Amino acid sequence: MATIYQVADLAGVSLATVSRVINGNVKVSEKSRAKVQSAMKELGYQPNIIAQSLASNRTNRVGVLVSELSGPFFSYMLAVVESALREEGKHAIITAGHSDVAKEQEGIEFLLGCRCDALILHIDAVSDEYLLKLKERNVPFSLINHRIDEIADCCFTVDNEQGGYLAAKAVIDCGHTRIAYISGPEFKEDARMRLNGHKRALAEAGLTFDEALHYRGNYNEDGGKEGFDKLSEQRFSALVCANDEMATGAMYSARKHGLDLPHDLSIVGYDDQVFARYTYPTLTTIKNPIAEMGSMAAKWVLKEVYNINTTETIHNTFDPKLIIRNSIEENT
Amino acid sequence: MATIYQVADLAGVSLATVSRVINGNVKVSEKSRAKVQSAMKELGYQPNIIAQSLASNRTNRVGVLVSELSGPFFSYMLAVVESALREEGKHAIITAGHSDVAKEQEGIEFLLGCRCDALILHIDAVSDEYLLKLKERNVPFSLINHRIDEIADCCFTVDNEQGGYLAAKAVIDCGHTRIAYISGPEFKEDARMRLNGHKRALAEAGLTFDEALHYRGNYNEDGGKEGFDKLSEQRFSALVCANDEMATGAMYSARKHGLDLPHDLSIVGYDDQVFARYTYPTLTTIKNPIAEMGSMAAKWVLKEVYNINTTETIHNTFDPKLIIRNSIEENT
DNA sequence: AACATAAATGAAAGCGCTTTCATTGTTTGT
DNA sequence: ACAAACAATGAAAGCGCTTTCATTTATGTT
Repeated sequence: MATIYQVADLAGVSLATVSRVINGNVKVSEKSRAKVQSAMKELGYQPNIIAQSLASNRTNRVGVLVSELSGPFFSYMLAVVESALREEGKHAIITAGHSDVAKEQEGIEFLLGCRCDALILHIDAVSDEYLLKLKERNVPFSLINHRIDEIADCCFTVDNEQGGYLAAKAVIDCGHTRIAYISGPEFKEDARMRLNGHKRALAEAGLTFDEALHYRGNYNEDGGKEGFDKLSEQRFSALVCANDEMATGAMYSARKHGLDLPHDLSIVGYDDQVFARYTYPTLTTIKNPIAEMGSMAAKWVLKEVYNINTTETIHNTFDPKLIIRNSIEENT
Repeated sequence: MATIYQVADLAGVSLATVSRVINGNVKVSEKSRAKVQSAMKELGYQPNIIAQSLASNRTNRVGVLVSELSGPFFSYMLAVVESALREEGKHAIITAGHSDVAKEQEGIEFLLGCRCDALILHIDAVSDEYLLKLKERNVPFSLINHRIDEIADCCFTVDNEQGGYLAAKAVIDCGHTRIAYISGPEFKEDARMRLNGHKRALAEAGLTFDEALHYRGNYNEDGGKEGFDKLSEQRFSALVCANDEMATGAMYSARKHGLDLPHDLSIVGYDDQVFARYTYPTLTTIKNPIAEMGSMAAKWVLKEVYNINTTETIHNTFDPKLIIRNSIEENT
């Protein structure tokens, strides 16, 4: 593997000049540039990015932490982030936080240990104080799905309250009045917000939120199953679930109870996971603009850390969108 | 950030000794070790891995290329690979190949440019010659889902032929004799193998493979829809699809044609994607041991490149497994 | 043509480590 | 008690680059 010395030799210039050509940020005469470039080509020279990193104190690595590497939600975001970074020659180092305080912190320290220039974090468990301290340590990072007021400019969130509102509104608009709700775990911010939005939609329609029609789920399929089983003692014509997994679980139980879907029961999910298009009936749900958020988080890093400007302006809040499929029907 | 010099100073030893303590591969007296360790702790010292990489010519990076970052299949594999690597302090750098020759090669060159010590590749398009040349360039890599005889020891594959066989066998065992097949794109090795296995199962059961009952799909949902539409002119009681997406597409069309699933038509998929548990009826399918393959590919790298031995023995071929759900029924 | 100024270049230090090789200190055998 | 053998250590070179600062070369002005 050729080094910069050999290039300098062959081109008949000093290393400094070669380095300038490589980095292109300082003026070099046309003549020198041409000599260097042809020498580089002749030797098949490729800069050693490790040496570059050491000398420049810049690794061009961006650490990405998500809750889980698997699962459609995060993998899609990863895909977007990675390609945005790669486009600018940055490398994504990824790891998972598993929604656990210790593991998330460990993951962050791991990425820091990798000497990442910046981080892109999708955290569930770590405290705001920890993150604020991280900022104070001068670690640049952007935050997906969580907002901290003190550092709002690097937080990219979706309006979960609005999403919850839209989901409830979808069945309200179909004339449903007895609406059950299966919520997500309360320690998750998004779960709380979705529930708030749900309540707002009910209130707006003059409906009261009935705790008897509320089941606290766990975001998993079995939570949906159990939720429906519990709720089935009550009477309701529509069921809103705080995510798609629970919605499919509820569908499963509903069918077991002999209900004809969607005729006997309208169901709404949340997240628009891939499988929402494959359930029967296909699932009406709320879509998060994951791609946009991931891409924006990456752009923030590119801009703030690497001074790479895009034409696009950075914005921090994203709107969820209702995706209407066949799992809801007019109330008869 | 403390450097090795400061540690050496504080501990009253030379850098060489500190370095030896860090790496632990050379004898250091207990006394020195203790002094160094307490100095490291006092300073909160963390080795600069970039400098380590430069000096040792070892980056502890492993490049991972998969077809797509998104999608359940690959993301699950990524998760397994990443955690196996991280456990040994290696960093996964990931990128996508998008099933395209140029992009796959570009991805590989990108990872090489990152000075990865080794690669883990899940390729679709790149030629065997290219990969063999890569081996000759002394780039250590392991290959998932593709076998090249010359370098079989680093190839980790699942027996797709056997999987195709199992899928067909599942409906044959239910007494079906008129069995349609929607295959994957022929340029994909796994698609060809699955079809071969399908034919073997038919032959074994004394059934002839009827081209009129064969549709060449594209591994996408719409391929399944179109496939069923085309095939519906024929008479058959079971339909085997070369992947789950096409199976759900076919289900959709079948229902449109007024069929009652699974009573009127048994359907089998392939891959056991997450959504297979969510379709209605839930999908009988073939599960690939993705996790095992990913983990084994990572272990191979760990062993061959980093001399980290596991108790586990390396094996290269993995068996698919039939997952029986509700989409197939006895032929009546 | 002579000077002032600006542009281009090179020498050399430094980034934070690993590793070789020579040296010192410590055992062991006789 | 002394040489031989070995274990532990340190000095210093080197990994391949970036970047500062001093120097050289080119350009413009009178």
